[in-house]
Amino acid sequence: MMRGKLAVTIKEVARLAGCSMKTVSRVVNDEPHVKPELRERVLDAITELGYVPNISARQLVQKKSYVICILLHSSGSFQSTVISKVLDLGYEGNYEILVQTYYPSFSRSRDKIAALIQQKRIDGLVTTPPCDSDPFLIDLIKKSGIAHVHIAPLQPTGGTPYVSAEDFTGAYQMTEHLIHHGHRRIGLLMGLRNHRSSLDRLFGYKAAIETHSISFDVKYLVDSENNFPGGYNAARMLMGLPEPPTAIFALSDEAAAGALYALNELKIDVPGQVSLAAFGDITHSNEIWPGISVVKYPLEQIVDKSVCLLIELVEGRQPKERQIIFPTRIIHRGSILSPRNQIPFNTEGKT
Amino acid sequence: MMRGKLAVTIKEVARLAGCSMKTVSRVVNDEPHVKPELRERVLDAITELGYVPNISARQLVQKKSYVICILLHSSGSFQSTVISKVLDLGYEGNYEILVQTYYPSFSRSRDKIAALIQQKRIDGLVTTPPCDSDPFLIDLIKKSGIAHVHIAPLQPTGGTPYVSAEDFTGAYQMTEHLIHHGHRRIGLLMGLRNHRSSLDRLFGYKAAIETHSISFDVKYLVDSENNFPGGYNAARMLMGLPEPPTAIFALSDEAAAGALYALNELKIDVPGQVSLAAFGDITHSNEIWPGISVVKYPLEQIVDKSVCLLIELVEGRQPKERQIIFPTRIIHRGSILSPRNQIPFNTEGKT
DNA sequence: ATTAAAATTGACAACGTTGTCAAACATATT
DNA sequence: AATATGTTTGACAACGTTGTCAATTTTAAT
Repeated sequence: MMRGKLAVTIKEVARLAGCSMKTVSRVVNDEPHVKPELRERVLDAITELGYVPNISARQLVQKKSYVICILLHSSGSFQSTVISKVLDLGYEGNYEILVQTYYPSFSRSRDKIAALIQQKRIDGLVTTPPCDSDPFLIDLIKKSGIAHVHIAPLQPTGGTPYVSAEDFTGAYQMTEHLIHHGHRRIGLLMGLRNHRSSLDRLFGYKAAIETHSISFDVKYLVDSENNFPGGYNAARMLMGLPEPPTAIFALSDEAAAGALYALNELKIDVPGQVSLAAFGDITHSNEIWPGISVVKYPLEQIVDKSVCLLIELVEGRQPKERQIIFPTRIIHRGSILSPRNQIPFNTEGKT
Repeated sequence: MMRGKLAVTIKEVARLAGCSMKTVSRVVNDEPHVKPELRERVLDAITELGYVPNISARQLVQKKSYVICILLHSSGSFQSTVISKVLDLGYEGNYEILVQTYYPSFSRSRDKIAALIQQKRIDGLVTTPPCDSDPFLIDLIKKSGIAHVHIAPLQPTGGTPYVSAEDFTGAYQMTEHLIHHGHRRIGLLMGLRNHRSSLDRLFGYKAAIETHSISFDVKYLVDSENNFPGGYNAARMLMGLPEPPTAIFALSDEAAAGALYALNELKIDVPGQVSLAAFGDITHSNEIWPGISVVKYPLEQIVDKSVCLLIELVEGRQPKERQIIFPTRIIHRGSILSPRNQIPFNTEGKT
């Protein structure tokens, strides 16, 4: 097309600076072995001509794409957080970050990733749950020998580097916190069971319950989805029990938002009548419901670290740590009260 | 590194099939002028060797990256929708889609985009508001001659293709709809004024008001941000007026969600005491608040169309239409009632 | 002053593909 | 049968960069 202006190449810079192409290449790539004086002259020629290196040519000879990929499943608050963090990271370094959805066991999805890898369009990839639950994908990645980092993997990774957080401990501590306030009936809004994190959080809850000699009652465990309607329905269900819980612990903050909405609708005050706690990733949540005490899930740090780790691997360096687990911490915002102070409520007339 | 397996090249395929590299190239690219018999033989050789073309080499000779870029500003429901649509589109065609944030007037942001363009890492880009409000960027794109499509541009684009929606008409119709129900005091939760869409929606509202001889009252126009807290605050403000509106029209559904939350908190029933309408993009909203009547903003179609349009431009075809404006339509969900049926409320004791 | 070592520079090939153009072959037309 | 037309094929040169390795210059060591 009429792209008129033909690109300036390294050859023309070399001619203007009166040196070889290789020397220009050395200057561009900050390699040693160029005398300061000549380097200066080359730099001048570069600015004068407005030279910009052609990445395709570099890719061809170096067999590198300078693109890394992050695989996500569908959309949601988890994914949004990952994406916005990843987009911020896009400013750093020389790598472009390609965001790609991956639906386990969906053939077009598989073909797409296979093509990305085999065509050498990406140098490495980060997988997020539940993408890593697809053995086909894992196998494909392993066979290709491409750099790979897991985020919160479902299964043991067999030596592949991963980044995760202390889900068990976080859930344990929050549950214990509720127990210390005197709660005995604690409803748990459980996420999908094909996430390692969900399972670990459940185990943490159970462990805390049992440590404090409270018998585990399945009635208070609701398998909801990690989203608003999931939490909404689950909370209504829990509050409709003959002996409703005095506290609800939602394993995602979207579910917590749904639960809060349901409680509002039922005219049940938080924390006056029921305490509410959440396990959360989103940062803006405090704008929405200022009061929810939460186990902070360090998702942004996880994404950041996993991308850094991946780039280290891509560049052939030996990362110091290959398995990184970030701590979680509880943020107190006052949605938890002792049940003895809570005002009782009745739910007749509502389902 | 130990990437062992050296890639299969077109040369080896040619040798196995007993033909020239060029013929293999023709087969791979579905070009004509290859006899069926030979084509078959080449195809067999390709599968036998597991040949996959090297994109870098193709990029180099064709001076094309097969990557297109979409620029977004920050995050939010608009951006989430765009991203998830774009990720779905990633399955189609031969192009990879690079999502990039762009903060107008932020120098690192500018450098990044300039590098992407000059290094020929992208073949074209789609801009979303308010990215296109940065004259530097527009100038950069124009000078580079790279393919470009606007989404909902703030300014006239001077011939550059764009895709948008009938914001004016949508707002006009919804406002008229409210007026036909008998509303005279209609609160408007206005978005940021550096979006073309926000302005057009405001104009549509005003036009409808004036057409029906209602005098425009600035009291009922609240400059809120297009998000949950913005809508929350704005709604509380409106309902605190001496003569509160009988209907609220939120120009984004996040603001509408915030407004609804505020109304719930104030124990004001929707639509019993106040009608609520929204201008919206998100599709899942009906799960959250089944009842909000909404002007559907066809964002997914817009994104889809703009990417298709961009690819047409990149490939040098002449698109039939270069300015595309999608219609909006009203979805009735029952959050609107005539004010004469509305139960009055009082707000003392609350701010 | 001489030699050894190190730093600097450049010529040239390679990377894997596609574009160009001419050669070889097949078919249709006179 | 001879010519014109069209279809199929391949040789070879790009594309713009970096890696290799040898040539040259400079510096250090004797």
